[in-house]
Amino acid sequence: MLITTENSKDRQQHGRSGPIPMSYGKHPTPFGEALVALTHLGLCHLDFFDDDSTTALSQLRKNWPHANLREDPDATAPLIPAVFTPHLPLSLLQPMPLRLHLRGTDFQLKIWQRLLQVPPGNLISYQDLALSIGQPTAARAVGRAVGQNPICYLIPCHRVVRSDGSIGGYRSGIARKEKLLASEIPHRKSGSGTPV
DNA sequence: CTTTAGAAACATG
DNA sequence: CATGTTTCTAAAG
Repeated sequence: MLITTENSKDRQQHGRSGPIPMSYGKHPTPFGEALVALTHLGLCHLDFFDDDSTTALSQLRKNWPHANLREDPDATAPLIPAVFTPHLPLSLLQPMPLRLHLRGTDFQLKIWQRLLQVPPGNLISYQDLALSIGQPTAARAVGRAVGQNPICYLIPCHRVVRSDGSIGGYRSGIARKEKLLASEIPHRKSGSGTPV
């Protein structure tokens, strides 16, 4: 998967090259409605919402202050199957490979990309995530960065839990986090016996 | 309008 | 209560 990243330095370099064209749309997913946004460089935003999309929309504007937003569900619709059914034959889903366009600080980008390596059914703690990027004392900072994940589900922030085994937080509702995790249970390798 | 400094906020341990 | 990073606010330049 090709990922284009944009950190604060790039932002400076790029300077004011004018507003970035961006299409967005609201679409149903297996886990509720989602707001999805796309630039010419790829999928840049995916966020669940419940009844009202206004909060989700303002979050999108906040993440991309100088984007020129235009509602265009036809442009974003194909992304839904691409994201939520990644195991189906590619030919049915993707004329082009799924690309991501991520914007964040270096730290955030590091966390998000590390998160992409956590497979379905797998869990990792905020602490271990911190360890895995070589910053053993940054667990809380990690929590913060994880919470700002711009592409829900695809970047599986729902697979991050507390060290003590409790579920931890989730931006769009603990209930949704539980639902997401439950849907992945079949993927887990469970030994034949006595879990508990 | 841009920069700076300091405080406050956090999906933790 | 310490932790690291980001965001918010106020004040200058």
